[in-house]
Amino acid sequence: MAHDDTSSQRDNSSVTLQDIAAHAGVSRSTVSLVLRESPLVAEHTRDKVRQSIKALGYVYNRGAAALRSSRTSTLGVVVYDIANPFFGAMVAGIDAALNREGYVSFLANSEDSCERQRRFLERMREHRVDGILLCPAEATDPGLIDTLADWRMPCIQVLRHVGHPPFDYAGTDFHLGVCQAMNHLVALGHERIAFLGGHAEHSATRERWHGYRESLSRHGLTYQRLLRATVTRRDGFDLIQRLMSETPPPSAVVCHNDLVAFGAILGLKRLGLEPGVDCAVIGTDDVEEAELGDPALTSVATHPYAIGEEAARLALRRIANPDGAREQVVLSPRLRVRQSCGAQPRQAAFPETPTPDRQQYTPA
Amino acid sequence: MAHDDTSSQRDNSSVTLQDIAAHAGVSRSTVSLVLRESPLVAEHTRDKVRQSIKALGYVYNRGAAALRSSRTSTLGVVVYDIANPFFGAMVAGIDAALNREGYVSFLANSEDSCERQRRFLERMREHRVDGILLCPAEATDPGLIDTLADWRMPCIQVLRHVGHPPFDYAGTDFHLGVCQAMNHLVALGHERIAFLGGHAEHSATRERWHGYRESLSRHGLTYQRLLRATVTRRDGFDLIQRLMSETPPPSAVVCHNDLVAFGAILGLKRLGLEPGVDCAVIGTDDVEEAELGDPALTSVATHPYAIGEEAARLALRRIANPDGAREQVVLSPRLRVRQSCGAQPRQAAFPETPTPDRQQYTPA
DNA sequence: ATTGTTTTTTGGATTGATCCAAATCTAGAA
DNA sequence: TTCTAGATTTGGATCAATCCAAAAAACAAT
Repeated sequence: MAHDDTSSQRDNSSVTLQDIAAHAGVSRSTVSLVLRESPLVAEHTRDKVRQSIKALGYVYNRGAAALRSSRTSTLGVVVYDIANPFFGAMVAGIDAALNREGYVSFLANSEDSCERQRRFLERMREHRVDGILLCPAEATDPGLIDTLADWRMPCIQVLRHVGHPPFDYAGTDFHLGVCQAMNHLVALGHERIAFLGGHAEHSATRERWHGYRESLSRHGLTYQRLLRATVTRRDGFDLIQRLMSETPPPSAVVCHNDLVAFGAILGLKRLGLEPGVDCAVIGTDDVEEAELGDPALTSVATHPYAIGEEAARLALRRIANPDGAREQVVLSPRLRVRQSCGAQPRQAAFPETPTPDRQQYTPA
Repeated sequence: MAHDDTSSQRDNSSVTLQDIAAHAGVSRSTVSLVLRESPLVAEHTRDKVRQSIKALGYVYNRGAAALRSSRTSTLGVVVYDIANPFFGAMVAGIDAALNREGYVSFLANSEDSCERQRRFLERMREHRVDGILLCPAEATDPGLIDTLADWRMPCIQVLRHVGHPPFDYAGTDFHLGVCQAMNHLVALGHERIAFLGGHAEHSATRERWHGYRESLSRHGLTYQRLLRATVTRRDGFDLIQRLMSETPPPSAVVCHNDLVAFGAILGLKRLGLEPGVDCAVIGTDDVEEAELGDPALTSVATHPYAIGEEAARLALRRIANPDGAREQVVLSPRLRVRQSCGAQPRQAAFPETPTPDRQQYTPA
């Protein structure tokens, strides 16, 4: 039996400030001040109170504190696909940043459903969270952001944004990312480059498409194939097969995310073609699995962990200063060249970099 | 400007039960009963109150309610690696099950650090969560479970368990999973089968190892190689190379999880060997990426989404009935045969099953 | 000893709901 | 009409903290 009663408190944990106060021979208010590390309390008193707190096994009741002070030290986080490794990393970043400040977060998975998203946001309001990190579901009504503002609820949009500026936002420069991929392919001599995936419903897609079109015209390329679609592996698999049967077929494709790229690679193999040789493939996100494929996937690293950290920090800033100027934190992505774009020889080697996406990014 | 004042409430959201009561011409208590859908209230009164609630734009204050009722409709969830796709899926399952019951969850990532785990659990106690879903960090002191019991905090262990029965637990039958993999390999004619990865610090590893050893003796195999290690891709990569240089080398390996298996496949390629032909590889978890590899990874599916759902449901049951008999929900895993074990021809095809791990499991 | 500052401490009000025992209002029976 | 059982409704106490203005204590200067 592994535990013994180190602290000698009674059975139930209903020890309150009042009890501590009585035990230490001071008032409720003084104990409260000690708990909040107020400098008003004399050293000597502080010690006495601390001892009583320990002796009685007191547990701070944040609910009660929140009721009076209307600060819950709590945040709501909404993502649209927590099962996607990208969001796993992002949530880890959020968690790390919040943890440092004593905050905790509610997490919900909207599955890109506006209805689920709305329900969760309402629940968060009832829980009086101090703020919300929102990766808006596709087709989110731009008015939602105004509604949150009406609620006086600090809201940081992440990765995608809807509504009109100014709003708080943390994300990555998708436009730049696509340009990096395009530049690389052009430098390798490609002239027929297609873009796979995305709806037009949100900023993250528009930015990518804009980068694609702009790159085409900057390099004077006339071949243009932009295939709209959802962004699953299945889509990549189907789209690439359709595309390769056209005349002429593309010599390279840039994909909305790594999932689409994985699907595209599989599709090429199905056709008996060699990815990176018969058609170059570049993904977006650089999820950990990218380096494991065969061929390893060239991808635009979007640093989810860092985005999570930045978003959380921005939220804390906004909570501390609700009426401050809105901020947009846009990180710069970075192209990670591997085999699937044909630039490197195919050889199975374990990648050198330990955890590439934690530190290597540049705020724009 | 997308929003207009549909509901005509004033600027600030400090509408309380008192205000509703005044507006509807009833008492605070009655309004409270209406909000909680009590059958005590007359139909006619209920309608009147509902109208006032809508008219004034009232927002329920769960914090205040929790203070009096000591029910927060809130759960704490601790995982040790949220960036792992397995946990992404599991969290999605938890979220879905809780959402149906109006619960929300705090999520924290212990990163397998007992210190972080402890801090989070204490914070959850301060927030008065109704219960906790805990995937214990490695080397968690078994006394922790007793401590939580002292706190009278319902705690469901997930995936791993520490301490002595009885305790609440939701997970998968790792022992059976390894046996399935071993049986399959033996049926294919393998006689030299190694096991890669795992520490002895927790149940999930012990169960796997037990399955490995038991299978060996049941099939009368004398070759035995069980390599302890952490469970990253890097480990799989290193271990397989060490193993293949022995005389004789194994003809097949079963891996602690899919990450180790991915590493092993990469390691074999590095040696110029063909996974599935020169050495069969089987993973555990069947993460979505398993089917994408080349060769596609044969893996023991452990149904993370389903485990998450079951764990959450068990938690809700325990909260409703704190002194009921402890339960252990153990799902049966299922071997998904692909190319890496050499049983199927290598051919790139998009897998048929849409989302294999949501429904196909059997409670043991 | 008196006064004026500065440092600590304090009790009462407040936050917004729920709980509970008692009050009030039905409708049917005597 | 009166009584009573059952259905509704209610006000005061309570949950456990924070806020705030004012009191008390400590200290320095006159």
